[in-house]
Amino acid sequence: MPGVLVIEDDDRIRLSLVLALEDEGYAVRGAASAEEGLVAQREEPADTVLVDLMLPGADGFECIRQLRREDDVPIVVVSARDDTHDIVAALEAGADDYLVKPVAVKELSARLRALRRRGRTLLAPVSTMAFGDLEILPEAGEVRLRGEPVALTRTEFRLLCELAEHPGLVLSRQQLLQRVWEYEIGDERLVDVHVGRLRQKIEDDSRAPRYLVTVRGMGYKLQK
Amino acid sequence: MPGVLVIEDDDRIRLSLVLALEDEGYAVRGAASAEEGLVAQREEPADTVLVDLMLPGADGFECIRQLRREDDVPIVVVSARDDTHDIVAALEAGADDYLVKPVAVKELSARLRALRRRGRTLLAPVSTMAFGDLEILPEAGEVRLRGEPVALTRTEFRLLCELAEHPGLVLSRQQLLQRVWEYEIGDERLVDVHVGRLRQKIEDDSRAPRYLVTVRGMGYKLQK
DNA sequence: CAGAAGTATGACGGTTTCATGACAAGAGTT
DNA sequence: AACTCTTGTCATGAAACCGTCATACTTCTG
Repeated sequence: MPGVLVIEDDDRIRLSLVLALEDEGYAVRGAASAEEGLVAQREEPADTVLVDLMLPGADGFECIRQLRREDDVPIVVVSARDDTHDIVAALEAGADDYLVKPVAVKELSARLRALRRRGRTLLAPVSTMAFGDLEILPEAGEVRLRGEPVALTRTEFRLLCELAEHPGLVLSRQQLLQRVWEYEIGDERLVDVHVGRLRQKIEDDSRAPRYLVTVRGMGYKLQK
Repeated sequence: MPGVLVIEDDDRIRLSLVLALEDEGYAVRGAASAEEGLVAQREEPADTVLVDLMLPGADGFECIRQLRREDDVPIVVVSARDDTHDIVAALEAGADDYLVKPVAVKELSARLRALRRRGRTLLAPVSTMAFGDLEILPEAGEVRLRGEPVALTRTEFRLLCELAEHPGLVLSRQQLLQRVWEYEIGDERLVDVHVGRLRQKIEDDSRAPRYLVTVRGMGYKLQK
């Protein structure tokens, strides 16, 4: 879950930011001062930091520089001052974005997403889905069992991905035929055969499947 | 020199933006429409693009989406409308920042620098890419295997770079044809042939490739 | 408990997908 | 102009894969 740290001294504003961002699905922590914020970030790094510019003690600029020195985390400034001079100074200090209060939560959230996206496209090229000891890397066309690569055929791979995209959900043979084979109609036994082959490769004991489970009369599902 | 592309239909505004940014030390080109901008970016990619939202013909959002589809270049929107709804829509479409006209040139410049910096810190290790004993130096146009230079043809080199830019990711023959050959359509076997030739040069045993791996039914990938 | 329905699995032939060597056309050099 | 290097096309053979079927096994139902 995306983690955000909010550094803001005004209790009311901080609380409202925290609540609003939680509503948007972020895991949020708050800090009431620059020092507190820096410590929090050191101990449990958030992947985005929101900073107010006017903080008691060490001012916001110093806080940004310090964060930047320790970490490469994206920093968004939220400030009441909408003065070009401040904006430039904050960005030069290392901030990635600057918003003027009052901020629209929707905009803030969209800007956080934009920042996160930019980071991700360059940083994390491969997404992973994990089911216990079973890892699935869709873009890499790779599957690993206890870290060891497993050689799957195209159909097996697609079947596994389809199931993995709906963890714990039962998919009927019909659904699988349509999504994996793009058949409108077809022999449902075909699915059985491929499930069987897949089990030989990813299950220790294909008689007692741990991941790829049969739900009699309904279909198959993939579980953790 | 950092290159910026300004897509803006109003001649006066475009010109003033171009001049102002040139003053700040950027190499700037202008485009008066979305279409012109897309073509310009295709032919000679700038490393940041500025887009006006209100363009004649294809609107700005569509332009952003198209840019994003073709390229990973940072996009900054400059618009007269300061409406949360527009801002969110632009960011969702793929923009990285959004500024409301009239823009302070100093702020614009600072934001461009911030964006560029974020790009670079994450993109930096591109200058030399390593896959085990295989080193790729894109700028130098050089490839080394265990320190020894390997002579590659232009096509082989481009193919290798394209794969190397997405380490571990499977690229389909279609994708490779488009990116390396700039063919929209073409015989996919062509890719096989060049992969084969590349393997002869960079693999010890081209029958059991260590780096340039075939993912049957999907494409090829380069792995560590 | 017997039959039915549903599921697992091994075997086999046809098809698809790949790797590779041969070759001719084009580009660039000497 | 002869030469070399590169590139795209084609043909061939080998390997991998897929779908079908028959059979065996399990679970449910009356």
